[in-house]
Amino acid sequence: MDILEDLTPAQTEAVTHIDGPLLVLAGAGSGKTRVITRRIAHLLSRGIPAGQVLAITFTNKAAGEMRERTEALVPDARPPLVTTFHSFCARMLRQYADVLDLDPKYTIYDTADQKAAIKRALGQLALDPTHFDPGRCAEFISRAKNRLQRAKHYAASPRTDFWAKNLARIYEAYEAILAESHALDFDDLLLEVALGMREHPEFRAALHERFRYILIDEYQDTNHAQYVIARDLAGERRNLCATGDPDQSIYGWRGAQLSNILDFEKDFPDARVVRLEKNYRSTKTILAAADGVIRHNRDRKAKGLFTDNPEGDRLRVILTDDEEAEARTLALRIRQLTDRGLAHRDIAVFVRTVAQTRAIEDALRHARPPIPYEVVRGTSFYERKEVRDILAYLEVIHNPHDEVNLRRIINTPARGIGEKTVEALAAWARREGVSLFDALPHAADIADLPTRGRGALVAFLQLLDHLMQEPQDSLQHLIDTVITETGYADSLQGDDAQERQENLNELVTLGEAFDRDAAEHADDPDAPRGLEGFLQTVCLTSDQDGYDGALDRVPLMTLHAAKGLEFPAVFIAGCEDGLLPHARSQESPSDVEEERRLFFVGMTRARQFLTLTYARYRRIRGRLERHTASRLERHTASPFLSEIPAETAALADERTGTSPAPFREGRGYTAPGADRTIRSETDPETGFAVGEVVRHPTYGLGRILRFLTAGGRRMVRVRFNTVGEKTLDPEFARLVKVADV
DNA sequence: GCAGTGCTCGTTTTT
DNA sequence: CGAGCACTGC
Repeated sequence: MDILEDLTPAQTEAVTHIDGPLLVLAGAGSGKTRVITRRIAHLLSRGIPAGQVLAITFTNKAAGEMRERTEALVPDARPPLVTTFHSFCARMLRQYADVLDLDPKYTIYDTADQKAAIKRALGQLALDPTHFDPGRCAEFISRAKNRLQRAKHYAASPRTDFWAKNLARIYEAYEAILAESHALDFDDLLLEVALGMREHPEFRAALHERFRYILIDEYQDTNHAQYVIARDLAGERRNLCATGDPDQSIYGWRGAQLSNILDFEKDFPDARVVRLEKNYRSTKTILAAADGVIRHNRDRKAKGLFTDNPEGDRLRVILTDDEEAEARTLALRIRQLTDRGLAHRDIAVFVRTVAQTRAIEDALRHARPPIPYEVVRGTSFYERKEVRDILAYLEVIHNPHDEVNLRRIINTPARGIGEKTVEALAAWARREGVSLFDALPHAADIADLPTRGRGALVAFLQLLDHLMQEPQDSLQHLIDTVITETGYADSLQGDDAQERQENLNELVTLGEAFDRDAAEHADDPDAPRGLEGFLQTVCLTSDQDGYDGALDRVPLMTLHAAKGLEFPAVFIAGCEDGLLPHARSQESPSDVEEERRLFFVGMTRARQFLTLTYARYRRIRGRLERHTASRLERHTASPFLSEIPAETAALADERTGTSPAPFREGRGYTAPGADRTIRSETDPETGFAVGEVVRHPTYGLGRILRFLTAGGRRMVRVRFNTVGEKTLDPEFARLVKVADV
């Protein structure tokens, strides 16, 4: 097939661009993936060796899809490397481990491992984990790593407040644990590549030699580390093609920097910029409604989205009494659509928070006949305890220095090695300067070890030795052996034993599939294989096969999970103030803008039908609450609803069957261009205002959330960067206002 | 060392 | 309201 067939002039321009920086601003539904895959095909057709092309995406799913589509376009050519940022880095770190002074057998720590390591760091520093929430510490460390600040680095810059100082210590202790464990966390994968390129010219040169054409998808969601990698990988050749849409940046809370895409032209002044503004997905009405909303954002690049698609129906905006009524309405409306011939898989329901799914699930189940549905991205398979336990064994077999996983399995299943025993062993290991694993053979020599524990340790070591002798070429065999020989299978009991056993069987099946895959790609040196390949694949996969629409069920998912998908009919539930935008985002205008983008992403997933629902009352934390912002007494609607152009939507009050009062124009949360603090009335008793930044001598910086009166005293609720929320009496707590930072 | 029972805490989560 | 987790008693 001709690579340039059926392309618009803009698409052709992007596809045929070869050398130099290129920015593709691709509006929702504008055929972005098509452009990227065609461009790769075009590069190859121009004689550029596939090995010189590197395409980076954010999810495995996107990478897989892109790989497939590319291969279909150029069936004979060797496919280029199409992968995620993290997989790419993990691979480079292994391949160039010697240059970078890393153990190529390093273990990748995910967020749960990270938390465990931080808990241990806190223990070593004798800091109270209730005071220093491990999750929050992890967030901080992650932020620092995204900024490419190593622990030393971070500790070196002067810190004034108590929390920042301690965080620096925690970060250092955490890093030490990772180093001893020969482990890298997700952020390290990026940081080590980014800094490795700076610190090791040899590494940089090797990468430049290898990768000469770089494509980065979803560029609006890159964080600083990823930005540096992209930029430095392109190097002096500057063959960097970034694609993305600033209006779909929804991961700012995870460190993504919208500025990376907005400033691309500053970084590369000679960049070619191509705008894909023709939408192939939605009706004119849906597009107009979505555009009406997103144009209220200030931090963006204006776009002129258009479509040749038909006008289509107006959006339906439905007000119900409470979340149960809302859910019943959803069920009813879904049924109406299926009666009109739509398949269940064609109809999606989006929510802002996972907690919202419960009521909806109930209603779909209780509909007569029930409506088949599927919650996309429920608890991931890999987060199940039993699965993690077995994987921990595999990690230790692969890298016995890995202390977090070793501690996880040392007494799982229970074999009489309690905390006392482990701590005595760890203390000895520390004194001798060896790893916990290397201390195991000395169990017999350690005096202060409980006698009972001593024998158990010897047996445990024998077990590990035995497992390490097992052949590692068949994962099916290895996983199966671990499950049985450790006694794990036998230890399962209770009402969930069967379910757990099934999950373990599933894990064996996964191993089998992996073996098959490896055999199929036996001739590809880059294909993952063996225990190492398996572990890496598993670590960097959260929900590989998450949602593929294979089953005819209504997908139910968060707005975040909806990105990149499209459906003939879309419902967005819970369009209420406080939920969308979420209450927690309402302190800062830029967070509200991100919420608006989230809403925009949801709206633009719809091809033909878009329905938005909201409720007067909603059970929140078990309490029935009315979502009222005092400024909007008339109803609880999301301010974003009032941004939808009136002519594109039909409003209905489900209870009365009448149309509720139309949303007042201009009463949204942020008027176009407005950059004001929301709800900034000063509290007369305390002199503080919601949203103000304050400093506390112990807790550091925080933001005023609200005021309350307790025990006759006027208190302030403050959210601190480090410790989370606290209620304080400003009379006693020495809170100082600081300039907004 | 382990199983039960209170207690807390509750946005989103590509890797 | 309900999940997850720390703490307590056996």
